[in-house]
Amino acid sequence: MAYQPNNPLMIQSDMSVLFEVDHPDATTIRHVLSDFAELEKSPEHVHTYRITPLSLWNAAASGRTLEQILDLFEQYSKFDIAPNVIQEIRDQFDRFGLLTLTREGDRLILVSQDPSILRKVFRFKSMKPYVAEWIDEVHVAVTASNRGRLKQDLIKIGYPVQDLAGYTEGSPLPFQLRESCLSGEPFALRTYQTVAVDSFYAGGSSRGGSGVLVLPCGAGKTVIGIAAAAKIGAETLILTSSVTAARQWIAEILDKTTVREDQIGEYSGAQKVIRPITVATYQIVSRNSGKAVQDHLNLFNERNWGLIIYDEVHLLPAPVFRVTADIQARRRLGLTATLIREDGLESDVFTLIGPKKYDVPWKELERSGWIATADCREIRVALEEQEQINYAAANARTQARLAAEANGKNTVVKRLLQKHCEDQVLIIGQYLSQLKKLQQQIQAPMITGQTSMKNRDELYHKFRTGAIHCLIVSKVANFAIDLPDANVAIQISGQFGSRQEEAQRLGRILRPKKQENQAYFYSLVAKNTKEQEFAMNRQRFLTEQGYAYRITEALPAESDQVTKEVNASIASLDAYRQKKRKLEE
DNA sequence: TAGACAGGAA
DNA sequence: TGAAATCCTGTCTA
Repeated sequence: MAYQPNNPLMIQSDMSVLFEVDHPDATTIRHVLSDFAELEKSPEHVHTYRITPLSLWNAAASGRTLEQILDLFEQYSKFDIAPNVIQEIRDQFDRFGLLTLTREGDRLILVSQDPSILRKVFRFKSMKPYVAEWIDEVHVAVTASNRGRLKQDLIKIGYPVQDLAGYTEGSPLPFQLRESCLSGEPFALRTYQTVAVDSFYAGGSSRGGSGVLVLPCGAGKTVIGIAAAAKIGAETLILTSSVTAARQWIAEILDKTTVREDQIGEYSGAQKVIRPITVATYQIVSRNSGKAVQDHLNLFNERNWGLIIYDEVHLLPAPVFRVTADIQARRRLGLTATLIREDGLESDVFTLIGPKKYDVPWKELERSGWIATADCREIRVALEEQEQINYAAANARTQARLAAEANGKNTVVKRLLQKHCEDQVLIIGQYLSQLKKLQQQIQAPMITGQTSMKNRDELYHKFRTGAIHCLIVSKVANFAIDLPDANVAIQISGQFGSRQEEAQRLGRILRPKKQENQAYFYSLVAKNTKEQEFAMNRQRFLTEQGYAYRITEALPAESDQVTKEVNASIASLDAYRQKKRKLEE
C-alpha cells in the first residue's frame, strides 16, 4: 500500500490516530474506531483518537476482532502503518484471553497456554503472594478470596485476565416480565434491549454474567437491568446513585414484573429493609463511620445474592470498588451512559465489574426513533471591554469564573428564548449568582438545591403541562431524575471539562417527542477564554457518539429594548397557555 | 412516631 | 483548579 491522499486515517507510531471527519464514510469509520480507541480531541476537521491497552481489551471483550481493526486500517489509512503499531495492537489484543481464571473445586486456577507467560507474570513482586501452588507449568492455584485483588494487580502489570471461574448461583427467585404495565399499556423489550441482555448473559454460566452495558440516557437502562435479573432468576441487589433513583427502580420493577411488593426492599437512610430484591444507595454502602461500615458491608453477605446491579457505574465511589473486590463470585452488571470517569478509575470498572459487553451508538437509536434528533450548537460570546480587562488581570482560578459569568450570555439567552417561544426550554447553569442575575432579567422560575421538594414538584408539574415554558435549573439538573423533559436546553455554564455532565444534560432533551422529534442543545461559551478549552473537552464524548457541534459567534450585544420585548412575549405566551389550559379543563 | 431542620461528610 | 448538590444522622417538636 502506498500513499492514499483521499483516505481519512493517519495512524501514528505514538498510538494516536488522526481522523479527517469530512470523509463520506465517516460514520462507518467512527463506529469501528470508537470501539477500540478513545477520542482525545474533536475540533472541526480532524479528530484525534488514542489507542490504549484498556481500549483494546474492551474491544476484544465486546467481540471486536483484530481482523476488523486491521481491515479498517487497510481500507482507510492514508499512509503505510509503522510495523511497531500493528505489533503493539496485535500484542495487546492477544493479551486479552492469554490468561484465564477457572475454578476447580474450591480452588481458583490461573491458566495460560504458554508457560512463559505465567513465569513472566509471577516474576513480578506484587504477584508472588497470590500463589498457593504451582500445579504444573501452565496451571497455578491462587487463593480464592483474592479474586478481585488478583485481577486488579494483573491489569496493573499489563495482563488482563479473562475470568471464567463462574459464579455462585444465589438463592433462586423466579419472576417474569409482564406483557403489559399496570397502566394497561403493552410492554415488551425493544430489539436492542434484548440484544443487550443477551450479550450480558452470553456464554453461559461461566463466561457470561459479568460486565458493563453502555446505553444512552433514555434508552431504558432500568428495563435492561430488570430483564437481566429476570433472566438469571435469582435474588438481586441493586445499587443506585440516589434515593430518587432507588425508588424509581422499585416502581419500575413493580410495574413491569411479577415481583410482589413484599419481595422488594429499600435500603437507604430512610429505611433499611433487606428483601429478595433490595435497592440500596451507594452513599450508605460507602459511608464509613465507626461500626456502621461493618453493618453496611454485611449487606453484601446478608443474603445469597445471585446478581448485583451497579446503576450509573461511572459514578461508583472508590470505596464501593473496595467492597466489590471481595465479591467476585457473584454476577455483576454495570449500567452506564459513558464509561468515562474523570478520576481515571476505568481499569477498576474493567476488572471489578467486568469488561464492556455491549454499546449502543446514540445515533443508531436516533435513526430508529427511540431518542430525539439533537441539534447541538456552541455559541461563542465575546467578553465586554471591562470584562476583558478583568479577565487579563485575574489569576487562573478567577478567570474560569469570570468567563463562565460573562454578561453577554444573558443577551444570547434572551434571543434564543425568543426564537424558541413555542418550545419547552431548560436553562442550565453552574453558579447560583449567575442564575439569579439571569432570573431577574427574564422572569422565569428557578430551581436550585435549596428549592423545597414541594416547590419543585409544583414547578415540574407546571412545566410538564405547559403552564410555564421556561425553567432555570442549577446543578440539580445533573442529579434530579424526575426533572421534566424539554426539547430545548441552553447551557450557560458548566463544570470545567466534565464530559459526563455534558452527556447527562443532553440526555435531558433526548427523550422522544410527540410531534417533531427534534431537540436543540445550545452551549454558551465565552470567546477566547479558558472556557473554550473546557467546552472542547466536554464535547468530546458527544462527538464520539457522532454528534456534530456547530460553532457560531454571537452578534454584538443588543439594546434593552429587545429585552423588554422578549419579556413581554414570554409573559403573554405564558398567559395564553394558561388560558388555553383552563379552557381545556 | 412522623416530619422538619441543621450540620457533617466527601 | 472550586462551587454546589446530595444523603445521612441526630435533635427537636407536635
